[in-house]
Amino acid sequence: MELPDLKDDPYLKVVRPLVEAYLAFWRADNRHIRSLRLTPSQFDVIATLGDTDGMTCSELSAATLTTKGTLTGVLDRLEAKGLIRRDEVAGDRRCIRIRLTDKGDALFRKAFAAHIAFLRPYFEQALTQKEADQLCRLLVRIRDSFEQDRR
Amino acid sequence: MELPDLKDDPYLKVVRPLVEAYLAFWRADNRHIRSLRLTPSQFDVIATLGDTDGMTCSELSAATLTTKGTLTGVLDRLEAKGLIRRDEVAGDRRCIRIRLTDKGDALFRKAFAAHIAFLRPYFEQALTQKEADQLCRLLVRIRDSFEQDRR
DNA sequence: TATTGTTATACTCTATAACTATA
DNA sequence: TATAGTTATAGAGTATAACAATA
Repeated sequence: MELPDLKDDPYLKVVRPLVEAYLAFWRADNRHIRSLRLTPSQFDVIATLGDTDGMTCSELSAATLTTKGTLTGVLDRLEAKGLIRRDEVAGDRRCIRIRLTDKGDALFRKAFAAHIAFLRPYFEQALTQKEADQLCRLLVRIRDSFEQDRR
Repeated sequence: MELPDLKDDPYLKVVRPLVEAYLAFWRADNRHIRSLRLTPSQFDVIATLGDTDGMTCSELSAATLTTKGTLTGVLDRLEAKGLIRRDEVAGDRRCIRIRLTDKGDALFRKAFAAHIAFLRPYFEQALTQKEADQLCRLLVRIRDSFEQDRR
């Protein structure tokens, strides 16, 4: 017996296009991340810290959705590469503040600019500006529908 | 100097909603997968093998986008759980055919049904049927724009 | 020679729980 | 007692390259 196909469902037929569009995007993006000699987790930290004054481990852990224990290892590797540093926090000696080093900031900026130049043509070719607006609106609704449930 | 924000770009403002919508979906889906005592990679194999007559390692490797070496380990764990089996292929003794066992097939069916029941409300709440159609159409264009480039 | 799948190697991520040093 | 971050542990995924068996 064959199972019913998701694509025959008036709502769930969205699932496959959503997954495939994201994965197609992600694979391209991932090649770009790897070319910077970073893993996705490491890139996530760099991107999260970019244009901030730094964060504590707890904040970074919440922002990147990784546990503190996992984060320590990721930060160790980024520190070994000279991309982040751990500073003391005045007033609470339990905390540390994670910041991008100059080298880390340079990488962030270079990566961001390259990112834009790299991604733009794919979206430009796929959509009109009006369609891009439409797509944003619908995706945000999907996101909110799932997020709403996380409390 | 602050970098320009992606959300100010008429096309790239799609990136964040796409990522966030997918991740919100994925986190919910992942909780479901973990509740089946499977990892995402293992679930990917089960879902790929579902409703087929089995595949060789090469085929499965291509379909799941993992290298042969990685796949061997994933298959070892699924075999240890009794969810897949490795059969000989008549005519070419280099190949093996990976199939779901009865237990694996039962899990696939149970997971698929639960999947639908679990996901439906989120999409139903977020979109009208017409919007779902629209969204599919636009997502497929994004996908194709990235895929087209992979050759 | 080329292909199929496995093995060996080395690294990274992952969560959990125990631990330390502070507060 | 509670919090911040690290360490210890154990498992899983990942790619690469070398390998044995077969074609």
